[in-house]
Amino acid sequence: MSTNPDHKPVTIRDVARLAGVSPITASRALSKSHLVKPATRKKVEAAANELKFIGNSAAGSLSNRRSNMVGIIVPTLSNAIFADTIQSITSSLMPEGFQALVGSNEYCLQREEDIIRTFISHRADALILTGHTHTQAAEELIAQYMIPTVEIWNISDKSNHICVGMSNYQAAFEMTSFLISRGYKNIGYIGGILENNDRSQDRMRGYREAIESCGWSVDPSMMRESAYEFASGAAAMQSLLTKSRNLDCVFASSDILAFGALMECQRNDIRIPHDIALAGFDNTSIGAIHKPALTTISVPWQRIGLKAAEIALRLIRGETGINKINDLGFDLKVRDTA
Amino acid sequence: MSTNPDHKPVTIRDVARLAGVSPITASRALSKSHLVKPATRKKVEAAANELKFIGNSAAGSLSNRRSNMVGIIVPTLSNAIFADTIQSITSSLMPEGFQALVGSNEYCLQREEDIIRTFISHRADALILTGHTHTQAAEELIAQYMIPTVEIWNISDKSNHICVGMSNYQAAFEMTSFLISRGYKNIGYIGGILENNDRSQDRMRGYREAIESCGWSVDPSMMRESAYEFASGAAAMQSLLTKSRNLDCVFASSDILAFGALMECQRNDIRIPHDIALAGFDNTSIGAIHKPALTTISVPWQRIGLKAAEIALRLIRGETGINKINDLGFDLKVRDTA
DNA sequence: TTGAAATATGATACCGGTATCATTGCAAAT
DNA sequence: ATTTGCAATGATACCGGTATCATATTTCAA
Repeated sequence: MSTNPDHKPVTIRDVARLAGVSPITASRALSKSHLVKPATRKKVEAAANELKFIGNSAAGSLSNRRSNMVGIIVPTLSNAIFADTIQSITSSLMPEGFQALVGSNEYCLQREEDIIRTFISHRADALILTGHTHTQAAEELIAQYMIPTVEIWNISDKSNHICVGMSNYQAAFEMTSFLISRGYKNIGYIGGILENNDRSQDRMRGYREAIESCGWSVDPSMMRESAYEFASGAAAMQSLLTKSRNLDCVFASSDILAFGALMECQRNDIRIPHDIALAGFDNTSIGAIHKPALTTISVPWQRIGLKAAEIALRLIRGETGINKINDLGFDLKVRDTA
Repeated sequence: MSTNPDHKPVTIRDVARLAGVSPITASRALSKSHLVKPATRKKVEAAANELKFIGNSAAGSLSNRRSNMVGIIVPTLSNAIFADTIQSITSSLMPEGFQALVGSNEYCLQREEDIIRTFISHRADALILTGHTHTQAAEELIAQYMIPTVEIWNISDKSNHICVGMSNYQAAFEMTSFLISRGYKNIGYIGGILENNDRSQDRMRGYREAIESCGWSVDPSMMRESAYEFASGAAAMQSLLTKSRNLDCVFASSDILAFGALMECQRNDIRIPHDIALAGFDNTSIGAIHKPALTTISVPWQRIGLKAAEIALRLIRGETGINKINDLGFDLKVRDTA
């Protein structure tokens, strides 16, 4: 802990000197080892080991114009699904020698732009962003600095970038259709905040269009917009219960909201699914283990992360012929609550 | 998306040329603006703006030997409390111009060491690690490269580093004592994996010593070690239920495990707290909203993140006189389940 | 008006790697 | 023996900022 002001960190030149070779040879021995004689490589490795040399990647990236970093932006980390995706992205990146830069924009596009600016200042080799909605300035920066960019979570042919995910619209449509097919007539909807959130918007659109495709009309009083928290889901449910007498089913656009709604029902001695059926979205582990188990949409978060990381690396390597839209699908998990 | 091979990113020299000043003046105008005339600063800012200049922080950190990055390692992101802490650390860091490097070691010390090595290669200005347990090599690297390091989550006077957290031992002790004071006689324990995990170890120690301080003896058959998942908590509960006839209370060392245990009880029509009382640890939002609400230990995760970030920044700035142990305390939340 | 101090700007070098091109050494080919 | 060609290594320069020290300009006191 004592700050030694004239401490000099070990450099490649120190390693080279100890190994009795030139700095470039040392550099090559440690990175592009096929260019040096095995004996030389061993000498250099021994020297590096001896000195506990750890290369300065700032110097490296300045020289070879590759930072070996990938920037990832999610709306929030306080949400298992985003955290899981980051986990799967980072663990795909690490064995390839890439470091993840993680940022969360708290559902704010301006903050996303700021984070992108930071990532560019670190010369991230690629970006992985959530969704299609970004500020104009952010898009311009990405274009100007030519950062390969992958969008995760939702798919759309309107996006400028390669995207990896599933159709939130289609999933919500199918879930709603399924609920209708089960005979529910008055299906409420608790959705996430719509502003700047294409996922929420698409899920709501799926709900609406499924209703309409039956020839029914969508009743706005059956719909609630809610922050992404248990408590907000509970509040939305309470509101639905008081305003809609004949409610027989609720589709919540995420398991968190569904769970909040479920708690609210328990509090009011409303039996699920007997009195009111319930469906969620995301397939979180709570929903799966809870009794009654939550009917929901299972989304391959982990595979999305893997695929996004894979594509980011391929873009960095300059590969071409990568599909613009990568639909990884979803699963309708019919369980107890509907 | 079209790769323009001879694209040159904007450099400070471009900005300087456009502003009609030297590169160093431009550099100063953008970072240490008090050293240039306001008029010059405006000219440079206009030029930088015009060109959408974003400085290359690799070059910057190579020169001034500061990366403006802080490395953070948590066991996993698939856990709300760690994700929340990272969130609070990163949002404290960002306004100060620092970028967080996030890594998760999946409860593996060797992987932690690898991540530390990566962080050092990026010349992180400080590290924030979880807990006190690290490999010998990791400690040596931290010492050799003199990286200011903060440990979060647990406090101990045995650690080499500054730590910010609360006493997991004391919290578990108090919870167990509380359960005893409520008249429970056969208190089971479901703890996390102990290996290389000082938090789990300390919590278990708290449980044991509270039992012993009543003159009772600890019954190993009442204790389970469990992975950090709902399902494992449920399995541990099932095992306790079959092996211990007279079980009247269970203390789970995390809310996730408690929740799994609770689900298992519901499955077996065991009423909580009537038949068996239950307590958790962590105060997650599920436990708070669930009915019955979970009795648990509330830990100030967010304040821990804030404080850790604050201390990391002070260490980077070379401040001294920072407390080695920063105990942020905990709260025993008595709710429905015990 | 002069000169000293303070302020503002500039020239140069350097951070620590590696790209690039040059050189050396050596085996195989002529 | 000489040339050719490739493998291995090295010298130099450069990536894009900024530290450092030097120089120019302004300010203000005497």
